[in-house]
Amino acid sequence: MSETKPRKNYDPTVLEGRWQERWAESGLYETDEDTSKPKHYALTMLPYPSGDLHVGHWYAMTPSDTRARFMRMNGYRVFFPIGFDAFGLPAENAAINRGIHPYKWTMSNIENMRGQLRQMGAMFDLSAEVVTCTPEYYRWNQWFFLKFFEKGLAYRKEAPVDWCPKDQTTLAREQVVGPDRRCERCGTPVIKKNLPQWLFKITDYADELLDFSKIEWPERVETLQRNWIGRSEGAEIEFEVEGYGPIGVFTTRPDTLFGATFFVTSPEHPAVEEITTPEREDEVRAYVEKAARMSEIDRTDVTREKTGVFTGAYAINPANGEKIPVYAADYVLMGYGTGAIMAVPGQDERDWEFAEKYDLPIIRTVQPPEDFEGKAYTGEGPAINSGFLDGLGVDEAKERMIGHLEEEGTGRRAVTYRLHDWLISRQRYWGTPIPIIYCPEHGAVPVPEGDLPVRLPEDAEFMPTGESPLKLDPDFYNTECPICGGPATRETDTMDTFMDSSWYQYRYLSPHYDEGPFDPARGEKWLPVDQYTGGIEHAVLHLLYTRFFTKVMRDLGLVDFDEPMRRLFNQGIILGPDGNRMSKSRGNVVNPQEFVDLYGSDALRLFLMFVGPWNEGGPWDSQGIGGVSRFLRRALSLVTGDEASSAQADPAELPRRTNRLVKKVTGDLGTFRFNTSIAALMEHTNYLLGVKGAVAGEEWREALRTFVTVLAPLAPHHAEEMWAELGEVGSVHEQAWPGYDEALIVEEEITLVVQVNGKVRDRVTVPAGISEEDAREQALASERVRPHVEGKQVRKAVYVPGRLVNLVVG
RNA sequence: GGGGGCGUAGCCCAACGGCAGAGGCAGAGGACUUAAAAUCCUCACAGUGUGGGUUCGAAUCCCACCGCCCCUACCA
Repeated sequence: MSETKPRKNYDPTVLEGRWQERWAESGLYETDEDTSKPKHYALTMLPYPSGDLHVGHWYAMTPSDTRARFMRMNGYRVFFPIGFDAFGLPAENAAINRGIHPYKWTMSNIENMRGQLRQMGAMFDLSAEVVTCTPEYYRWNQWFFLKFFEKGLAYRKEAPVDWCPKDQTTLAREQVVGPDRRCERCGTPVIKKNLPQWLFKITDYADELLDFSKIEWPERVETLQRNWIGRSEGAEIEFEVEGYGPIGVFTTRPDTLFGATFFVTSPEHPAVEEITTPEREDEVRAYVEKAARMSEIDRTDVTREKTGVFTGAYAINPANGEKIPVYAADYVLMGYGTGAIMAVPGQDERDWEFAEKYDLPIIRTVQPPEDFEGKAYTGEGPAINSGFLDGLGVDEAKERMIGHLEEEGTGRRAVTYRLHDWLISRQRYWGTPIPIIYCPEHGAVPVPEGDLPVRLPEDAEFMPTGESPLKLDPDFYNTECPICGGPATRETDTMDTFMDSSWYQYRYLSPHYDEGPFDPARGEKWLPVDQYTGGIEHAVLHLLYTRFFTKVMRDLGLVDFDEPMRRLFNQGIILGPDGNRMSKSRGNVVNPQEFVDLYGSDALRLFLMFVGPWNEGGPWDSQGIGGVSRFLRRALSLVTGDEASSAQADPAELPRRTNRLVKKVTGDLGTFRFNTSIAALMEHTNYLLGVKGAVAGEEWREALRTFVTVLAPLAPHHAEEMWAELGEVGSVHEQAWPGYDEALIVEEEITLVVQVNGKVRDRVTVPAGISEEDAREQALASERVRPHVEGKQVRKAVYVPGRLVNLVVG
């Protein structure tokens, strides 16, 4: 008859390929639209089509798939789509380096990855696929842009970009290399240049984005977003600068105004040039130029000694009328607050440091405690040297000062955010064209909705020539003004790719819908996303932008909820065998294909889930995958032969162990603890092999059915194979998740641990329902316990039901 | 500088405040084999980074320190 022991010709890739084919034929993973079931929208972050699925993709996607399968078996209709985040710089670089067109490069990568995704055997609904670089998709990026524009949420402003003066092009952050900031391509030192760019007013939603009450996201992500938004309350105060006019500063410490002994502007501050006195001009100009050349990293290196330059100008402290010198210094950033500060060395460490270096006066305005030994004092204390504030605590002094400033008209209460508006312009080819037309008459005119999409010309010359690629394409560039019909030109910037990923979860619902970004009827059925999974690295950009987008969509009447994803889980990172992050330069990159070919995709996915808790990541172990592969073969051997194994186990335990398994796996999959559910399945398999042949007929079959059912979300191909081997009809993936009977899990007899003063002295077997009194009696009766208690008084006996008795003696 | 995470067997990891071990890898012995691989069976191995504290009882809670990792950083 059939072979016992694992089949000699076990070939997981054949087995898996067969089921993948059948699943595709039967449409097993077409989305269940049965609205009598509760919905579950499961989403894993969409990959960039770099060419191949790497281990990181497997690590992100397969546990997410397991969880989606688990929900499906639990009676939910599940929508689990996948797509490609297909615009972006790598395609353009590949084009430049290898002369392949970005479209071709991207599409052939996608084709390749589609095959690999099929091989993964996940339950993705491939009919819902979205590719963001298709006009069908990016048309709606443009549509959103127009809506944002209408609402006043899109605006144009000069903003600095990294610019290579030789190539005459803007550079992305990663294209600026080395400590002296050179162009990656030609080695020319990069400069900052102001260009008009498009921005989205995400800051309008800053306060709402600080509200996380409607989502269950990891605390960590909330904290990161909160810090990123960086709301600070304080005041904006005007300082009159002699011969110039008022310059505003933002401060969180208006109470310390009397201690402002100098004034500092950022080197980029527009006032610097005007206020600088002729005799200081050379020095100031040199300083400003040097600051402009310095990288962000150097600028913000805290350990660096502070530098600055006196402009020759003076400002008037509005609190006391004192004349204070105005410096330009690069520790003040143009991008925060007003780009200028009042320096209060007595209460600010940075200002203290600067004051010491440039020998500027220091006045304490908060009385430090007597034992205070530091320099600047930032703590609580009564105000001193502060006129009408003297004696007040910090909070009250702040209030009083704000009131005073408002009365005088020299300042007001203000809130500042670290969060900036979202700069969406990119001076690149491979992205969504921004749908704006510049008319000499009418200025920036939005492309009429009916004219969308503004197509990205496919034959554009994208090689670096020193001009924005789209500018060189006359068919694209030259157009007519939608208002007057006169000659006009198109915007040649394209959009940030974060735009694509801000709303892709909506497009999945109806990827070919052409009357809106998504079909509202589909949205009604599926939105919002119930469970999102992805890496923590997207905590602040992508995950903030998509929240912003959803809020704007709500205000546009497109959706009726406030948050895009109810729950979020952040998986960790799968590391190389050496325990380091995988990277080409380290040479520790693992190619999943190699292991899929050898062990199959079930083994690979099981291994990745078995490594450790999903949120922690862990090192790759090429031998570890052999272990899970063995497990799969052993599991398979349960149904493919009838010889008993030589291991021995107690058949009477079968119902208890089966129920216990179901409970364990149910709980673990519900909470993303894949590693422990796999361990439980392994343990159970070992047990089943130990009783194989000793349990008869229907009881055995039933036990196997249950086992295979709970194995299914984790190892879908092997479970399906086993299901078929058992002679069951249909797919195991359509089975209902089994329940369990708590009563059957309870053991009849338990091992009661007997401790004396917390040390284990004996273990006795007792009936499970033993009373506290009996348990104590049993404990005292123990031969091994007696010597430790004899002659002493038992002061206390702690009883933990079903576990132990601890006798406290002394 | 700030925030977070993690330190348990040779390795990856389990353990509602209650017997430190569920599972796997590697290791040893045995079975099968002409032999090897594969497979099967069996076995051994740590007292939980260090030092305090709370508790009848601490890997688990609290404090400090050490080590590793991640994020963030002159935000006024």
